[in-house]
Amino acid sequence: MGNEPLLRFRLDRHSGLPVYRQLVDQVRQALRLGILHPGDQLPSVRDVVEQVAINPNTVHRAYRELEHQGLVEGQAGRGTFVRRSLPGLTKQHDALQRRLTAWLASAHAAGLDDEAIEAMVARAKESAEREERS
Amino acid sequence: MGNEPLLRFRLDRHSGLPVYRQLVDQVRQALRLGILHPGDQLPSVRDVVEQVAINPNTVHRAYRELEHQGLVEGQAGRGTFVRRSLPGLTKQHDALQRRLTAWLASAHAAGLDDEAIEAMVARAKESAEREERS
Amino acid sequence: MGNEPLLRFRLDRHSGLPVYRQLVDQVRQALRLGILHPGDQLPSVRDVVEQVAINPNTVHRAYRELEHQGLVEGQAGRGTFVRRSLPGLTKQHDALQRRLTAWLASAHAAGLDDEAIEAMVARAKESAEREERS
Amino acid sequence: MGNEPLLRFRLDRHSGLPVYRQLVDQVRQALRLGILHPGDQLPSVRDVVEQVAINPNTVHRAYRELEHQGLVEGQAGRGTFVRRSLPGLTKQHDALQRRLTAWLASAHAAGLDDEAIEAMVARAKESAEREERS
DNA sequence: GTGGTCTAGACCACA
DNA sequence: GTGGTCTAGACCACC
Repeated sequence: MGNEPLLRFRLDRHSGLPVYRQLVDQVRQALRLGILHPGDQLPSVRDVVEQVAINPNTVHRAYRELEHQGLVEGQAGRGTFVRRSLPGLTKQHDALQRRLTAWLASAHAAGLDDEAIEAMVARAKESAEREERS
Repeated sequence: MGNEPLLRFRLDRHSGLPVYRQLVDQVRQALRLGILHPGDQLPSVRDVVEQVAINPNTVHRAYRELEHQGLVEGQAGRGTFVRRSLPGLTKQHDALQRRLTAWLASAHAAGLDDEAIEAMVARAKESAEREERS
Repeated sequence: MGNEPLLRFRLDRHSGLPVYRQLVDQVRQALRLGILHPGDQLPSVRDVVEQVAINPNTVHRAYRELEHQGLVEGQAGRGTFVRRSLPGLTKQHDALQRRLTAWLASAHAAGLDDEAIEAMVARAKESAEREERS
Repeated sequence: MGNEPLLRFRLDRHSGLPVYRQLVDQVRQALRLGILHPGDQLPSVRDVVEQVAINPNTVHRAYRELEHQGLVEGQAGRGTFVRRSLPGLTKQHDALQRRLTAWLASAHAAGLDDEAIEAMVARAKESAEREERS
Protein backbone atom coordinates (compact mmCIF):
# COMPACT_ATOMS: atom_id res chain seq x y z
CA MET A 1 0.00 0.00 0.00
CA GLY A 2 1.40 3.34 -1.00
CA ASN A 3 1.26 5.09 2.36
CA GLU A 4 0.95 8.66 1.31
CA PRO A 5 3.09 10.89 3.48
CA LEU A 6 1.22 13.51 5.44
CA LEU A 7 3.77 16.08 4.54
CA ARG A 8 5.55 17.02 1.35
CA PHE A 9 8.51 19.35 1.59
CA ARG A 10 9.18 22.10 -0.90
CA LEU A 11 12.49 23.85 -1.12
CA ASP A 12 13.21 27.30 -2.40
CA ARG A 13 16.84 27.33 -3.41
CA HIS A 14 16.93 31.07 -3.87
CA SER A 15 15.36 32.17 -0.65
CA GLY A 16 18.67 32.43 1.16
CA LEU A 17 17.22 30.40 4.02
CA PRO A 18 19.30 27.36 4.91
CA VAL A 19 17.69 24.19 3.66
CA TYR A 20 17.48 22.56 7.08
CA ARG A 21 15.70 25.66 8.31
CA GLN A 22 13.15 25.48 5.53
CA LEU A 23 12.38 21.92 6.57
CA VAL A 24 12.01 22.93 10.20
CA ASP A 25 9.72 25.79 9.29
CA GLN A 26 7.54 23.59 7.14
CA VAL A 27 7.06 21.04 9.87
CA ARG A 28 6.20 23.77 12.35
CA GLN A 29 3.75 25.20 9.88
CA ALA A 30 2.15 21.80 9.35
CA LEU A 31 1.71 21.50 13.11
CA ARG A 32 0.07 24.90 13.18
CA LEU A 33 -2.23 24.12 10.30
CA GLY A 34 -3.33 20.86 11.82
CA ILE A 35 -1.78 18.78 9.07
CA LEU A 36 0.36 16.95 11.61
CA HIS A 37 -0.78 15.78 15.02
CA PRO A 38 0.91 14.16 18.00
CA GLY A 39 1.69 10.57 17.18
CA ASP A 40 1.95 11.14 13.43
CA GLN A 41 5.07 9.96 11.72
CA LEU A 42 7.21 12.36 9.76
CA PRO A 43 8.44 11.20 6.37
CA SER A 44 11.55 9.09 6.91
CA VAL A 45 14.89 10.69 6.27
CA ARG A 46 15.30 8.52 3.20
CA ASP A 47 11.88 9.55 1.86
CA VAL A 48 12.73 13.20 2.17
CA VAL A 49 16.03 12.62 0.45
CA GLU A 50 14.18 11.18 -2.51
CA GLN A 51 11.53 13.86 -2.54
CA VAL A 52 13.74 16.90 -2.56
CA ALA A 53 17.15 15.60 -3.54
CA ILE A 54 19.20 16.72 -0.59
CA ASN A 55 21.67 14.97 1.65
CA PRO A 56 20.40 12.74 4.45
CA ASN A 57 22.49 14.67 6.93
CA THR A 58 20.62 17.83 6.13
CA VAL A 59 17.28 16.19 6.81
CA HIS A 60 18.66 14.67 9.94
CA ARG A 61 19.86 18.08 11.04
CA ALA A 62 16.35 19.47 10.62
CA TYR A 63 14.73 16.61 12.52
CA ARG A 64 17.25 16.99 15.33
CA GLU A 65 16.43 20.66 15.54
CA LEU A 66 12.74 19.85 15.85
CA GLU A 67 13.58 17.30 18.51
CA HIS A 68 15.45 19.99 20.44
CA GLN A 69 12.34 22.10 20.24
CA GLY A 70 10.44 19.23 21.82
CA LEU A 71 8.09 18.93 18.88
CA VAL A 72 9.23 15.61 17.55
CA GLU A 73 10.97 12.47 18.69
CA GLY A 74 13.26 10.22 16.69
CA GLN A 75 13.02 6.56 17.57
CA ALA A 76 15.90 4.53 16.23
CA GLY A 77 14.66 1.82 13.97
CA ARG A 78 11.08 3.05 13.91
CA GLY A 79 10.89 6.57 12.62
CA THR A 80 10.38 10.15 13.70
CA PHE A 81 7.12 11.02 15.42
CA VAL A 82 5.28 14.16 16.43
CA ARG A 83 5.25 14.68 20.18
CA ARG A 84 3.28 17.83 20.60
CA SER A 85 1.48 20.34 18.50
CA LEU A 86 1.64 24.10 18.23
CA PRO A 87 -1.07 26.65 19.01
CA GLY A 88 -2.94 26.18 15.84
CA LEU A 89 -5.30 27.75 13.44
CA THR A 90 -8.80 26.62 14.18
CA LYS A 91 -11.99 27.07 12.27
CA GLN A 92 -12.36 30.42 13.95
CA HIS A 93 -9.53 31.60 11.77
CA ASP A 94 -10.99 30.43 8.49
CA ALA A 95 -12.51 33.80 7.83
CA LEU A 96 -9.14 35.44 8.26
CA GLN A 97 -7.59 32.92 5.92
CA ARG A 98 -10.22 33.58 3.30
CA ARG A 99 -9.79 37.33 3.54
CA LEU A 100 -6.05 37.00 3.11
CA THR A 101 -6.38 34.68 0.14
CA ALA A 102 -8.78 37.12 -1.44
CA TRP A 103 -6.36 39.96 -0.80
CA LEU A 104 -3.57 38.04 -2.47
CA ALA A 105 -5.72 37.47 -5.51
CA SER A 106 -6.41 41.18 -5.76
CA ALA A 107 -2.72 41.93 -5.41
CA HIS A 108 -1.86 39.56 -8.21
CA ALA A 109 -4.64 41.00 -10.31
CA ALA A 110 -3.11 44.43 -9.78
CA GLY A 111 0.09 43.12 -11.33
CA LEU A 112 2.17 42.90 -8.18
CA ASP A 113 4.97 40.37 -8.20
CA ASP A 114 6.21 38.34 -5.24
CA GLU A 115 8.76 40.86 -4.10
CA ALA A 116 6.27 43.68 -4.22
CA ILE A 117 3.89 41.63 -2.12
CA GLU A 118 6.69 40.91 0.35
CA ALA A 119 7.31 44.64 0.54
CA MET A 120 3.68 45.29 1.33
CA VAL A 121 3.63 42.67 4.02
CA ALA A 122 6.77 44.10 5.55
CA ARG A 123 5.29 47.56 5.49
CA ALA A 124 2.07 46.37 7.08
CA LYS A 125 4.05 44.73 9.87
CA GLU A 126 5.92 47.93 10.50
CA SER A 127 2.70 49.85 10.72
CA ALA A 128 1.41 47.31 13.20
CA GLU A 129 4.51 47.64 15.35
CA ARG A 130 4.26 51.39 15.36
CA GLU A 131 0.65 51.09 16.48
CA GLU A 132 1.66 48.82 19.29
CA ARG A 133 4.34 51.10 20.63
CA SER A 134 2.00 54.05 20.67
CA MET B 1 22.65 69.84 8.69
CA GLY B 2 21.80 66.72 10.56
CA ASN B 3 21.20 64.67 7.44
CA GLU B 4 18.69 62.14 8.56
CA PRO B 5 19.23 58.97 6.60
CA LEU B 6 16.32 58.00 4.39
CA LEU B 7 16.75 54.40 5.34
CA ARG B 8 17.22 52.64 8.63
CA PHE B 9 18.28 49.02 8.52
CA ARG B 10 16.83 46.46 10.88
CA LEU B 11 18.42 43.08 11.39
CA ASP B 12 16.74 39.95 12.56
CA ARG B 13 19.47 37.75 13.98
CA HIS B 14 17.24 34.72 14.19
CA SER B 15 15.71 34.80 10.75
CA GLY B 16 18.38 32.56 9.29
CA LEU B 17 18.86 34.99 6.42
CA PRO B 18 22.46 36.12 5.95
CA VAL B 19 22.98 39.64 7.18
CA TYR B 20 24.19 40.99 3.85
CA ARG B 21 21.05 39.58 2.28
CA GLN B 22 18.82 41.34 4.76
CA LEU B 23 20.49 44.62 3.87
CA VAL B 24 20.04 44.01 0.14
CA ASP B 25 16.40 43.10 0.61
CA GLN B 26 15.70 46.19 2.63
CA VAL B 27 17.19 48.48 0.05
CA ARG B 28 15.19 46.81 -2.71
CA GLN B 29 12.09 47.14 -0.63
CA ALA B 30 12.75 50.82 -0.02
CA LEU B 31 13.05 51.30 -3.77
CA ARG B 32 9.74 49.58 -4.29
CA LEU B 33 8.02 51.57 -1.61
CA GLY B 34 9.26 54.84 -2.99
CA ILE B 35 11.35 55.59 0.05
CA LEU B 36 14.48 55.77 -2.09
CA HIS B 37 14.68 57.36 -5.51
CA PRO B 38 17.38 57.67 -8.16
CA GLY B 39 20.03 60.06 -6.95
CA ASP B 40 19.38 59.43 -3.28
CA GLN B 41 22.33 58.49 -1.14
CA LEU B 42 22.40 55.26 0.80
CA PRO B 43 23.51 55.48 4.41
CA SER B 44 27.28 55.42 4.58
CA VAL B 45 28.98 52.21 5.57
CA ARG B 46 30.01 53.83 8.82
CA ASP B 47 26.44 54.86 9.58
CA VAL B 48 25.21 51.36 9.03
CA VAL B 49 27.97 49.91 11.15
CA GLU B 50 26.91 52.18 13.98
CA GLN B 51 23.23 51.48 13.53
CA VAL B 52 23.32 47.74 13.52
CA ALA B 53 26.72 46.76 14.92
CA ILE B 54 28.07 44.65 12.11
CA ASN B 55 31.35 44.53 10.29
CA PRO B 56 31.95 47.14 7.56
CA ASN B 57 32.86 44.34 5.18
CA THR B 58 29.36 42.98 5.43
CA VAL B 59 27.87 46.34 4.49
CA HIS B 60 30.29 46.63 1.62
CA ARG B 61 29.30 43.22 0.48
CA ALA B 62 25.63 44.19 0.43
CA TYR B 63 26.27 47.44 -1.45
CA ARG B 64 28.44 45.59 -3.94
CA GLU B 65 25.61 43.17 -4.53
CA LEU B 66 23.19 46.04 -5.16
CA GLU B 67 25.70 47.60 -7.52
CA HIS B 68 25.91 44.31 -9.33
CA GLN B 69 22.14 44.41 -9.72
CA GLY B 70 22.51 47.85 -11.30
CA LEU B 71 20.40 49.51 -8.64
CA VAL B 72 23.07 51.53 -7.00
CA GLU B 73 26.43 53.06 -7.73
CA GLY B 74 29.36 53.54 -5.41
CA GLN B 75 31.31 56.71 -6.01
CA ALA B 76 34.71 56.58 -4.41
CA GLY B 77 35.04 59.09 -1.62
CA ARG B 78 31.47 60.35 -1.98
CA GLY B 79 29.13 57.59 -1.11
CA THR B 80 26.70 55.14 -2.64
CA PHE B 81 23.82 56.44 -4.72
CA VAL B 82 20.65 55.04 -6.16
CA ARG B 83 20.80 54.66 -9.94
CA ARG B 84 17.41 53.33 -10.78
CA SER B 85 14.24 52.37 -9.06
CA LEU B 86 12.10 49.26 -9.08
CA PRO B 87 8.57 48.81 -10.38
CA GLY B 88 6.98 50.39 -7.42
CA LEU B 89 3.87 50.71 -5.48
CA THR B 90 1.98 53.70 -6.68
CA LYS B 91 -1.04 55.40 -5.28
CA GLN B 92 -3.14 52.84 -7.07
CA HIS B 93 -1.85 50.34 -4.58
CA ASP B 94 -2.65 52.33 -1.50
CA ALA B 95 -5.99 50.66 -1.18
CA LEU B 96 -4.33 47.26 -1.23
CA GLN B 97 -1.86 48.37 1.40
CA ARG B 98 -4.65 49.60 3.62
CA ARG B 99 -6.63 46.40 3.27
CA LEU B 100 -3.59 44.36 4.19
CA THR B 101 -2.80 46.50 7.18
CA ALA B 102 -6.37 46.15 8.34
CA TRP B 103 -6.17 42.39 7.87
CA LEU B 104 -3.02 42.25 9.97
CA ALA B 105 -4.71 44.18 12.72
CA SER B 106 -7.58 41.70 12.72
CA ALA B 107 -5.15 38.81 12.84
CA HIS B 108 -3.35 40.29 15.83
CA ALA B 109 -6.66 40.97 17.47
CA ALA B 110 -7.53 37.31 17.00
CA GLY B 111 -4.46 36.46 19.00
CA LEU B 112 -2.29 35.15 16.18
CA ASP B 113 1.44 35.42 16.68
CA ASP B 114 4.03 36.10 14.01
CA GLU B 115 4.60 32.49 13.11
CA ALA B 116 0.90 31.82 12.78
CA ILE B 117 0.60 34.77 10.46
CA GLU B 118 3.51 33.47 8.44
CA ALA B 119 1.71 30.15 8.18
CA MET B 120 -1.41 31.88 6.87
CA VAL B 121 0.55 33.83 4.29
CA ALA B 122 2.28 30.67 3.15
CA ARG B 123 -1.03 28.89 2.87
CA ALA B 124 -2.56 31.75 0.91
CA LYS B 125 0.35 31.68 -1.53
CA GLU B 126 -0.13 27.97 -2.03
CA SER B 127 -3.79 28.48 -2.77
CA ALA B 128 -2.87 31.12 -5.29
CA GLU B 129 -0.40 28.81 -7.01
CA ARG B 130 -2.94 26.06 -7.21
CA GLU B 131 -5.36 28.48 -8.83
CA GLU B 132 -2.77 29.48 -11.37
CA ARG B 133 -1.98 25.96 -12.41
CA SER B 134 -5.61 25.14 -12.94
CA MET C 1 51.77 34.86 22.68
CA GLY C 2 50.74 31.26 22.98
CA ASN C 3 47.25 31.72 24.37
CA GLU C 4 46.85 28.57 26.38
CA PRO C 5 43.35 27.23 25.98
CA LEU C 6 41.33 27.04 29.17
CA LEU C 7 40.14 23.61 28.27
CA ARG C 8 41.78 20.53 26.90
CA PHE C 9 39.57 17.72 25.66
CA ARG C 10 40.30 14.08 26.27
CA LEU C 11 38.58 11.34 24.39
CA ASP C 12 38.01 7.78 25.45
CA ARG C 13 37.51 5.79 22.28
CA HIS C 14 36.37 2.69 24.14
CA SER C 15 33.78 4.21 26.42
CA GLY C 16 30.96 3.67 23.98
CA LEU C 17 29.90 7.27 24.46
CA PRO C 18 29.62 9.21 21.19
CA VAL C 19 32.53 11.55 20.72
CA TYR C 20 30.37 14.66 20.44
CA ARG C 21 28.74 13.70 23.72
CA GLN C 22 32.09 13.39 25.45
CA LEU C 23 32.93 16.91 24.33
CA VAL C 24 29.61 18.24 25.60
CA ASP C 25 30.07 16.52 28.94
CA GLN C 26 33.56 17.88 29.36
CA VAL C 27 32.46 21.44 28.74
CA ARG C 28 29.59 21.05 31.18
CA GLN C 29 31.98 19.64 33.72
CA ALA C 30 34.39 22.51 33.21
CA LEU C 31 31.52 24.92 33.86
CA ARG C 32 30.67 23.07 37.04
CA LEU C 33 34.25 23.02 38.23
CA GLY C 34 34.71 26.71 37.63
CA ILE C 35 37.27 26.17 34.89
CA LEU C 36 35.11 28.06 32.43
CA HIS C 37 33.12 31.20 33.15
CA PRO C 38 30.66 33.34 31.22
CA GLY C 39 32.51 35.28 28.56
CA ASP C 40 35.31 32.75 28.22
CA GLN C 41 36.08 31.49 24.77
CA LEU C 42 35.98 27.81 23.99
CA PRO C 43 38.83 26.41 21.94
CA SER C 44 38.08 27.03 18.29
CA VAL C 45 36.75 24.17 16.26
CA ARG C 46 40.03 23.97 14.42
CA ASP C 47 42.01 23.88 17.66
CA VAL C 48 39.99 20.96 18.92
CA VAL C 49 40.43 19.17 15.64
CA GLU C 50 44.19 19.42 16.08
CA GLN C 51 44.12 18.43 19.73
CA VAL C 52 42.10 15.28 19.47
CA ALA C 53 42.18 14.39 15.80
CA ILE C 54 38.50 14.29 15.00
CA ASN C 55 36.41 15.80 12.26
CA PRO C 56 35.43 19.48 12.48
CA ASN C 57 31.81 18.52 12.04
CA THR C 58 31.88 16.47 15.20
CA VAL C 59 33.21 19.38 17.22
CA HIS C 60 30.71 21.64 15.61
CA ARG C 61 27.96 19.19 16.54
CA ALA C 62 29.04 19.32 20.18
CA TYR C 63 29.19 23.11 20.25
CA ARG C 64 25.77 23.33 18.65
CA GLU C 65 24.41 21.03 21.29
CA LEU C 66 25.83 23.26 24.01
CA GLU C 67 24.31 26.24 22.26
CA HIS C 68 20.92 24.54 22.35
CA GLN C 69 21.40 24.06 26.05
CA GLY C 70 21.93 27.80 26.32
CA LEU C 71 25.38 27.40 27.79
CA VAL C 72 27.40 28.72 24.93
CA GLU C 73 27.08 31.00 21.94
CA GLY C 74 28.79 30.69 18.59
CA GLN C 75 29.61 34.01 16.96
CA ALA C 76 30.50 33.66 13.31
CA GLY C 77 33.96 34.98 12.66
CA ARG C 78 34.80 35.46 16.32
CA GLY C 79 34.54 32.21 18.18
CA THR C 80 32.40 30.32 20.63
CA PHE C 81 31.80 31.86 24.02
CA VAL C 82 30.38 30.78 27.35
CA ARG C 83 27.03 32.39 28.08
CA ARG C 84 26.13 31.05 31.47
CA SER C 85 27.56 28.77 34.06
CA LEU C 86 26.19 25.75 35.89
CA PRO C 87 25.48 25.33 39.58
CA GLY C 88 29.02 24.74 40.58
CA LEU C 89 31.21 23.15 43.10
CA THR C 90 32.30 25.74 45.59
CA LYS C 91 34.87 25.64 48.33
CA GLN C 92 32.22 24.13 50.54
CA HIS C 93 32.58 20.99 48.51
CA ASP C 94 36.33 20.70 48.79
CA ALA C 95 36.07 18.40 51.75
CA LEU C 96 33.83 16.07 49.78
CA GLN C 97 36.24 16.11 46.89
CA ARG C 98 39.14 15.25 49.18
CA ARG C 99 37.26 12.39 50.80
CA LEU C 100 36.39 10.95 47.42
CA THR C 101 39.94 11.24 46.16
CA ALA C 102 41.17 9.51 49.27
CA TRP C 103 38.60 6.77 48.78
CA LEU C 104 39.74 6.24 45.22
CA ALA C 105 43.32 5.90 46.40
CA SER C 106 42.27 3.23 48.91
CA ALA C 107 40.36 1.42 46.21
CA HIS C 108 43.34 1.38 43.93
CA ALA C 109 45.54 0.26 46.80
CA ALA C 110 43.15 -2.64 47.36
CA GLY C 111 43.80 -3.72 43.80
CA LEU C 112 40.50 -2.70 42.26
CA ASP C 113 40.53 -1.90 38.58
CA ASP C 114 38.42 0.69 36.82
CA GLU C 115 35.50 -1.58 36.10
CA ALA C 116 35.37 -2.79 39.67
CA ILE C 117 35.30 0.80 40.85
CA GLU C 118 32.52 1.55 38.38
CA ALA C 119 30.59 -1.39 39.80
CA MET C 120 31.00 -0.02 43.32
CA VAL C 121 29.82 3.41 42.27
CA ALA C 122 26.80 1.91 40.54
CA ARG C 123 26.00 -0.16 43.60
CA ALA C 124 26.31 2.84 45.89
CA LYS C 125 23.93 4.80 43.67
CA GLU C 126 21.41 2.00 43.81
CA SER C 127 21.62 1.94 47.59
CA ALA C 128 21.03 5.65 47.65
CA GLU C 129 17.97 5.34 45.43
CA ARG C 130 16.53 2.62 47.58
CA GLU C 131 17.00 4.87 50.59
CA GLU C 132 15.22 7.67 48.87
CA ARG C 133 12.20 5.64 47.93
CA SER C 134 11.81 4.36 51.48
CA MET D 1 8.17 -22.29 40.37
CA GLY D 2 8.08 -18.52 40.10
CA ASN D 3 11.77 -18.29 39.30
CA GLU D 4 12.66 -14.77 40.28
CA PRO D 5 15.41 -13.59 38.01
CA LEU D 6 18.71 -12.90 39.71
CA LEU D 7 19.22 -9.87 37.61
CA ARG D 8 17.01 -6.99 36.65
CA PHE D 9 18.17 -4.74 33.86
CA ARG D 10 17.75 -1.00 33.98
CA LEU D 11 18.13 1.19 30.95
CA ASP D 12 19.04 4.82 30.85
CA ARG D 13 17.76 6.17 27.55
CA HIS D 14 19.61 9.43 27.89
CA SER D 15 23.03 8.13 28.80
CA GLY D 16 24.17 7.98 25.21
CA LEU D 17 25.41 4.44 25.75
CA PRO D 18 24.00 1.91 23.26
CA VAL D 19 21.36 -0.27 24.81
CA TYR D 20 23.17 -3.55 24.12
CA ARG D 21 26.22 -2.09 25.82
CA GLN D 22 24.23 -1.20 28.92
CA LEU D 23 23.05 -4.79 29.12
CA VAL D 24 26.57 -6.14 28.75
CA ASP D 25 27.88 -3.77 31.39
CA GLN D 26 25.19 -4.74 33.84
CA VAL D 27 25.89 -8.43 33.48
CA ARG D 28 29.61 -7.86 33.97
CA GLN D 29 28.86 -5.77 36.99
CA ALA D 30 26.63 -8.47 38.44
CA LEU D 31 29.46 -10.95 38.01
CA ARG D 32 31.81 -8.65 39.84
CA LEU D 33 29.40 -8.01 42.65
CA GLY D 34 28.76 -11.69 43.16
CA ILE D 35 25.15 -11.44 42.13
CA LEU D 36 25.74 -13.95 39.35
CA HIS D 37 27.90 -17.06 39.62
CA PRO D 38 29.02 -19.75 37.19
CA GLY D 39 26.07 -21.95 36.37
CA ASP D 40 23.47 -19.28 37.00
CA GLN D 41 20.99 -18.61 34.27
CA LEU D 42 20.62 -15.18 32.75
CA PRO D 43 17.10 -13.85 32.36
CA SER D 44 15.59 -15.19 29.16
CA VAL D 45 15.41 -12.95 26.16
CA ARG D 46 11.64 -12.84 26.53
CA ASP D 47 11.92 -11.79 30.16
CA VAL D 48 14.26 -8.98 29.29
CA VAL D 49 12.03 -7.86 26.46
CA GLU D 50 9.13 -7.62 28.87
CA GLN D 51 11.15 -5.89 31.54
CA VAL D 52 12.63 -3.12 29.49
CA ALA D 53 10.61 -2.98 26.30
CA ILE D 54 13.31 -3.44 23.72
CA ASN D 55 13.67 -5.63 20.70
CA PRO D 56 14.71 -9.27 21.22
CA ASN D 57 17.50 -8.80 18.71
CA THR D 58 19.10 -6.26 20.95
CA VAL D 59 19.12 -8.68 23.88
CA HIS D 60 20.52 -11.39 21.66
CA ARG D 61 23.20 -9.06 20.56
CA ALA D 62 24.21 -8.37 24.15
CA TYR D 63 24.24 -12.02 25.11
CA ARG D 64 26.29 -12.84 22.02
CA GLU D 65 28.78 -10.21 23.07
CA LEU D 66 29.05 -11.73 26.52
CA GLU D 67 29.48 -15.16 24.98
CA HIS D 68 32.23 -13.72 22.85
CA GLN D 69 33.90 -12.53 26.02
CA GLY D 70 33.72 -16.08 27.34
CA LEU D 71 31.60 -15.10 30.30
CA VAL D 72 28.41 -16.78 29.29
CA GLU D 73 27.19 -19.66 27.19
CA GLY D 74 23.98 -19.95 25.24
CA GLN D 75 22.48 -23.40 25.20
CA ALA D 76 19.95 -23.83 22.45
CA GLY D 77 16.50 -24.37 23.81
CA ARG D 78 17.56 -24.08 27.46
CA GLY D 79 18.80 -20.60 28.07
CA THR D 80 21.96 -18.62 28.64
CA PHE D 81 24.25 -19.56 31.54
CA VAL D 82 27.20 -18.00 33.29
CA ARG D 83 30.46 -19.80 32.50
CA ARG D 84 32.95 -17.93 34.59
CA SER D 85 33.04 -15.03 36.96
CA LEU D 86 35.09 -11.86 37.10
CA PRO D 87 37.64 -10.82 39.68
CA GLY D 88 35.11 -9.82 42.19
CA LEU D 89 34.46 -7.80 45.19
CA THR D 90 34.92 -9.94 48.22
CA LYS D 91 34.13 -9.29 51.83
CA GLN D 92 37.44 -7.52 52.05
CA HIS D 93 35.93 -4.81 49.95
CA ASP D 94 32.83 -4.35 52.01
CA ALA D 95 34.46 -1.61 54.00
CA LEU D 96 35.25 0.27 50.81
CA GLN D 97 31.71 -0.15 49.60
CA ARG D 98 30.37 1.20 52.86
CA ARG D 99 32.66 4.19 52.81
CA LEU D 100 31.61 5.04 49.27
CA THR D 101 27.93 4.70 50.08
CA ALA D 102 28.42 6.99 53.03
CA TRP D 103 30.24 9.47 50.86
CA LEU D 104 27.41 9.48 48.35
CA ALA D 105 24.93 10.16 51.11
CA SER D 106 26.98 13.15 52.24
CA ALA D 107 27.17 14.41 48.70
CA HIS D 108 23.43 14.22 48.29
CA ALA D 109 22.95 15.86 51.65
CA ALA D 110 25.15 18.70 50.41
CA GLY D 111 22.70 19.20 47.58
CA LEU D 112 24.81 17.83 44.76
CA ASP D 113 22.94 16.43 41.79
CA ASP D 114 23.98 13.50 39.64
CA GLU D 115 25.98 15.50 37.18
CA ALA D 116 27.86 17.28 39.93
CA ILE D 117 28.72 13.93 41.46
CA GLU D 118 29.89 12.69 38.08
CA ALA D 119 32.10 15.76 37.83
CA MET D 120 33.63 14.98 41.23
CA VAL D 121 34.28 11.38 40.30
CA ALA D 122 35.90 12.45 37.05
CA ARG D 123 38.04 14.94 38.91
CA ALA D 124 39.10 12.36 41.47
CA LYS D 125 40.12 9.99 38.69
CA GLU D 126 42.21 12.69 37.10
CA SER D 127 43.94 13.36 40.39
CA ALA D 128 44.66 9.65 40.71
CA GLU D 129 46.16 9.53 37.23
CA ARG D 130 48.35 12.51 37.91
CA GLU D 131 49.60 10.78 41.07
CA GLU D 132 50.41 7.67 39.11
CA ARG D 133 52.42 9.45 36.49
CA SER D 134 54.51 11.22 39.08
C1' DG E 1 13.74 -1.00 7.05
C1' DT E 2 14.49 3.09 10.72
C1' DG E 3 17.43 6.88 12.95
C1' DG E 4 22.42 8.08 14.75
C1' DT E 5 27.38 8.93 14.42
C1' DC E 6 31.46 9.99 12.10
C1' DT E 7 34.65 11.20 8.30
C1' DA E 8 36.30 13.98 4.35
C1' DG E 9 36.11 17.92 2.15
C1' DA E 10 33.92 22.07 -0.36
C1' DC E 11 32.05 26.54 0.02
C1' DC E 12 29.83 30.51 2.41
C1' DA E 13 29.20 34.36 5.86
C1' DC E 14 31.34 37.13 9.05
C1' DA E 15 35.28 39.82 11.81
C1' DG F 1 41.09 33.73 10.99
C1' DT F 2 36.17 32.35 13.02
C1' DG F 3 31.73 29.56 12.85
C1' DG F 4 27.84 27.63 9.54
C1' DT F 5 25.92 24.84 5.78
C1' DC F 6 25.93 21.20 2.66
C1' DT F 7 27.44 16.98 0.17
C1' DA F 8 29.00 12.18 -0.24
C1' DG F 9 29.36 8.14 1.76
C1' DA F 10 30.64 4.62 5.51
C1' DC F 11 29.25 2.19 9.48
C1' DC F 12 26.49 1.34 13.74
C1' DA F 13 22.30 0.53 16.74
C1' DC F 14 17.79 -0.71 16.75
C1' DC F 15 13.04 -2.70 15.04
